[in-house]
Amino acid sequence: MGVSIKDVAKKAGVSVSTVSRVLNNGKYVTDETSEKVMKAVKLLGYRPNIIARGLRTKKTNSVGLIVPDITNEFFAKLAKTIEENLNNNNYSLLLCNSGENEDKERKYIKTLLDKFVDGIIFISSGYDQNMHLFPDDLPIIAIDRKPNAKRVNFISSENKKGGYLATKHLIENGCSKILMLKDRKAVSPMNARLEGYRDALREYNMLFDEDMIIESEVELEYVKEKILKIHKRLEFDGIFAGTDLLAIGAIKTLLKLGYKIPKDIQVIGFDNVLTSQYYNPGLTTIAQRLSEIGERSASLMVDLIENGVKNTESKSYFLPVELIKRDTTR
Amino acid sequence: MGVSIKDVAKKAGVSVSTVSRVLNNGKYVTDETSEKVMKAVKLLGYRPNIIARGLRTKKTNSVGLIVPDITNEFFAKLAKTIEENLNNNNYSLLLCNSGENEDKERKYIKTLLDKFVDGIIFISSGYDQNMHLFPDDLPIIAIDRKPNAKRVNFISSENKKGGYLATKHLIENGCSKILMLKDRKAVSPMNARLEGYRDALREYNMLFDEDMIIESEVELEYVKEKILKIHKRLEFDGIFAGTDLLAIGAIKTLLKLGYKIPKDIQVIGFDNVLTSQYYNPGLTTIAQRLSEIGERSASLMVDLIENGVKNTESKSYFLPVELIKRDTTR
DNA sequence: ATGAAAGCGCTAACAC
DNA sequence: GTGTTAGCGCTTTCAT
Repeated sequence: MGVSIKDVAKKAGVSVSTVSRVLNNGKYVTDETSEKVMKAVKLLGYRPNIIARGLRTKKTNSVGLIVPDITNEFFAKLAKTIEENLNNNNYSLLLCNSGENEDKERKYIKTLLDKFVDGIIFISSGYDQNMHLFPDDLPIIAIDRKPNAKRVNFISSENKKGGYLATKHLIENGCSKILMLKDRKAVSPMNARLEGYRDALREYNMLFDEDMIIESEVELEYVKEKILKIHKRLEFDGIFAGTDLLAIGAIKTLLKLGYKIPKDIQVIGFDNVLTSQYYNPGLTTIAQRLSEIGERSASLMVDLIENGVKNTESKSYFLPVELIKRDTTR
Repeated sequence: MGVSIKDVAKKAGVSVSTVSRVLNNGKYVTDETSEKVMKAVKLLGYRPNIIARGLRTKKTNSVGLIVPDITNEFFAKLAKTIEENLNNNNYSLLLCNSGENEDKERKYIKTLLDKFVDGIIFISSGYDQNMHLFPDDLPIIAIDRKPNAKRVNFISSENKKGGYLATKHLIENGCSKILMLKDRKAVSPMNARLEGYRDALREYNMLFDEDMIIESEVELEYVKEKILKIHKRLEFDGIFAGTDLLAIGAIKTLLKLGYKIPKDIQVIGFDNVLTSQYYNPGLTTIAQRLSEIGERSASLMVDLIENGVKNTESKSYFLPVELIKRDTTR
């Protein structure tokens, strides 16, 4: 291979341990020898072998990120900031796309452990089955979807408040029959949003009607079908969609049916994806502070790795959400 | 740490080298001893230490992926299929987000080399400055943006043909003054699309007019401004946008100006991003076979790693594109 | 077919 | 302050 620490030692006329010292902390070394060493390093173009170092130190300077679907704009943005921030702290990111599949998820966790990552940032596919795979002494951070099973650090948005704000917005704009459109997944953020919806109804003394909660796949066709059915059976003048894509699917269908938006029906989404901005009409929505979630996750991870993990005192953070008013509400 | 090969050897009553043999190829070992070893492995829950193995073998079973922006749906889809396919072949993916930044790109390449990845899949930020950093004996695959500087394996779509198909489609639908809207980047796929545009004009004996080539940032606001200016100065009845987002920005503005689409002006995009499907009206566009590009890249990479690299005979693949007709063309 | 032993490149006691 | 040395856990000659 290339040049090793031995070569540097020889060139500098010192021992390997001295070289190692210089490179790692620089403590207990004269400035003089230190200089000699650095000169040799530069001269030979020496770069430490990270693998060998890892074998000794049990540290790889890499962290694993497990996402359900990197194609989902939400997770992509998260991945991006996490990667950036980790990288600034000299950590690499191993990306794992679980595809919302528990078996794959399990396999990935094992692979990451085999690779001796220094920590794992975990966006669960929604179930807790795999939580027990994480060793107690490995830094773990869960994002977005809270696992129940085990105590882990958890970072997310104020989803409940988001649902509340969205619903309140509709109510204050005159809606009295509000549909809540949710996806099929039994996953914590969506449930929190639903709770927020109920909270708002309660606050305004409107009664909660189970029938107004509509479940659908996120696919355009599914939403379309759902709305087609619903609009015959139910009367409504507002929709709170748990996801922008759900909202847009609904709007697309509603427009075709001849409804005016926001005149006849007002719609609000969740997530503020790019499409919600580009869409026609622009979608009113609840935005999460994704880059903050990402930053916070990365810095917490670095902290856990470098300043010790105390799984006994795991933390939860809930970052603020914000209503973005566009053209689908009055 | 955990259980090592020594423990297994002891448990099975054989030497470590025998255990190693059993685990790696199984050659030169009796079925009997092999069985003993496997039993011990299972009993102890032994998992080989990949780091230690890597130190010896110089193989890490990981490949680096450098993308300009994982937030871009195009790259995200690519990353997803690449990751999936690599994973099926027992390789992990190190994700690097270069942010279209050459310095970061360089830093990432160095980091990946330091980490001894077995190969690098590279979506360049458009410049060739960093190509020389790749060692000659490391498997390299460039995707989407072709580097000139050096001979590397290259996988992409038939961008030129895409531009041709798009323009031809407009022409055959009656357009006679076609704007080409492109981004600011001096990057190969966009230029190929432009070439295709010229080819189509030539074929139909329409003259190419430099003024009809409009450059803009991809941001909604920029596009809007551009279109606002253009529409006073120029007459046009068709737009070929080099990117869906560019197309949608244009449409949004045109609609506000009172034009009917596709009646007054027809528009076609490129990439078939999700938004183009959700958008209102649905955007006619040219689709690339992203998953095929991803698959091909991954399998080529595995092939290069496992069956030897011959950088002397690097390959180029250009995958087919397809016109998807929606509502912005007649 | 199996074992002993060297060594991948590094860090960290431990001596001095 | 600096050098010597023993490993980290594995693969791979080289004997036998």
